Amino acid sequence: MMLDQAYPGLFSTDESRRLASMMGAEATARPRERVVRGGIPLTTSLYICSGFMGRFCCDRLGRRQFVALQIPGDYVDLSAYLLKSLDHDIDALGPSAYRLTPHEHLDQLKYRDPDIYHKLWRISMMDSAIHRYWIFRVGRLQGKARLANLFSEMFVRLFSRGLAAPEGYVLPTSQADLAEICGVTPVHVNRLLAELRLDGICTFANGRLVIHDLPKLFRVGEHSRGYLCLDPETEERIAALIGGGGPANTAALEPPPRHAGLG
Amino acid sequence: MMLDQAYPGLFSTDESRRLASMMGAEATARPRERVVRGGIPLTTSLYICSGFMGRFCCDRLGRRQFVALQIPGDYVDLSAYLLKSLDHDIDALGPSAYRLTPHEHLDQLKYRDPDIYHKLWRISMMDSAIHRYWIFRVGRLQGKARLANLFSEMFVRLFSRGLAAPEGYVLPTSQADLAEICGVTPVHVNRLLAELRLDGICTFANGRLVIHDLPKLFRVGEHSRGYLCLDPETEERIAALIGGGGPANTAALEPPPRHAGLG
DNA sequence: CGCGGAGTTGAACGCATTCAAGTCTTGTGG
DNA sequence: CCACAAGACTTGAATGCGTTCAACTCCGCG
Repeated sequence: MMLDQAYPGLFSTDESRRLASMMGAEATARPRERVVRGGIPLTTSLYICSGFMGRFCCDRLGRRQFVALQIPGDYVDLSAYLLKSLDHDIDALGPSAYRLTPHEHLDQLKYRDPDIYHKLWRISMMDSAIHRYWIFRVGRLQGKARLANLFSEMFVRLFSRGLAAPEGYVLPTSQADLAEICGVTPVHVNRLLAELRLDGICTFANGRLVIHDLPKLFRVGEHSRGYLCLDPETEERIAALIGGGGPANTAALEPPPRHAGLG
Repeated sequence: MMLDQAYPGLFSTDESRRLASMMGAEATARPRERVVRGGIPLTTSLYICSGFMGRFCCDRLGRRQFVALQIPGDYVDLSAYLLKSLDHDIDALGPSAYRLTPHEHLDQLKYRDPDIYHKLWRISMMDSAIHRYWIFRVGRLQGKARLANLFSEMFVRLFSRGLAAPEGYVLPTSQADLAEICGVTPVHVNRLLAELRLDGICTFANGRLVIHDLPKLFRVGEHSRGYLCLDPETEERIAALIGGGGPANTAALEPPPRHAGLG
């Protein structure tokens, strides 16, 4: 997958080619392979050609918390270009292929092609928006909604790259991975998945989500896709698919008014 | 507060002045005032001169989940420059002062001063790292650790700007705000604060945290400050203060090995 | 004085965890 | 080809952390 395909309406074919020409040869990772280790100086940034990767932190007992799920077409660790190392690790989920861009090439863009540079900043901000929404998900939603919300997000992100159909999509995670993404225990994920199945919403098995009722999935997950920055065409196609499944934008949801405050 | 002060070692005095010259006049916000509304086209980005602000999303019942806490010296919504609107709202917590930078001025930097442009991208990535850590906090830590972890983070961030002492610092939030930050109920925050107090760790009251045992605070909060990108001098001062209170970097914590995986 | 928000405390409930035992599938070696 | 091991998944039962509902105190302010 090239960048113009991954971000329709953002990169031109020419820009996409230029960026691709800066990347090294395609490398592959096996399932569960550590792709980037945190805390180590980095001189390259990683672009996912195919496959899925997960970014995670660990608590003091070594239990993982995923902080991002990256899909084909994602520029995964642009933050490494800016911060020179990562504060977390990156693992491949299923078999993956990726290409590395040396930071010195990105530095050249800074002077020679400020507009592409700007767009790279932009996609890093799109990732940032996804991070924020993940905080909301694990902070405010409870079990079933968390899973449904995650499945909703992944549907939108994958669909916009032609990697999901209204009937379902491939998500190469185990139930234990889903638990580490949603901040619950594997046992509980198992029960929640059973509930979603019995509710006639979706069935997750063998690294594949089968969707039975897309609007209901979005409703139960309380998902608003505003943060995903869809191009207008994709936005329209998705709105048509999920109908009244969820508001396009969280901003529609107002917090209850409060008075006073701490002086 | 100017940018060279807020990010020691990053911006030169000259760069800081240039950025300040691009900002509009200082405006003020009262406690609980909405400063930026999500979903609306924006043409400026906000820099906090003094005071605290919170960024939050709402669930369908209008309950808030904070996704960031911004302190004096933060360039709050650079993401608005890239994405042209926010997916969330921003409220002042206590009384605040801020200045707005028109996006067209940032656009000029893109061509005329790529290095400053790069540094703005960098600080937006530092925010992104904080977002990731917040996912970890609400996803993996339980009540008491969540609060302690938050207090630890705020200590480091404020201390690095001269706004916190080892004895404590001002944090103009109510217990209800802390609840919306940590993803728990206000009642529970109250009980957790009591526990932290009885443990001899810290006392939070009247928008002020009094720290009784800084190393213990970091230990109980399982806080690793690696993600905060401290300049070497600050890093050293903080390391001296908290001693064995917590690892500098999460990368030291390894996930348990797993085999196989989903093909 | 009385109102309202913030904070405090108690008791009952419930979602999610934990521990445990089991099934199913897959890959490996005899 | 079958036996076995290992991991993923499933299910039950007990526990507990955090929620919910409720009542009450404290304090600043009009």
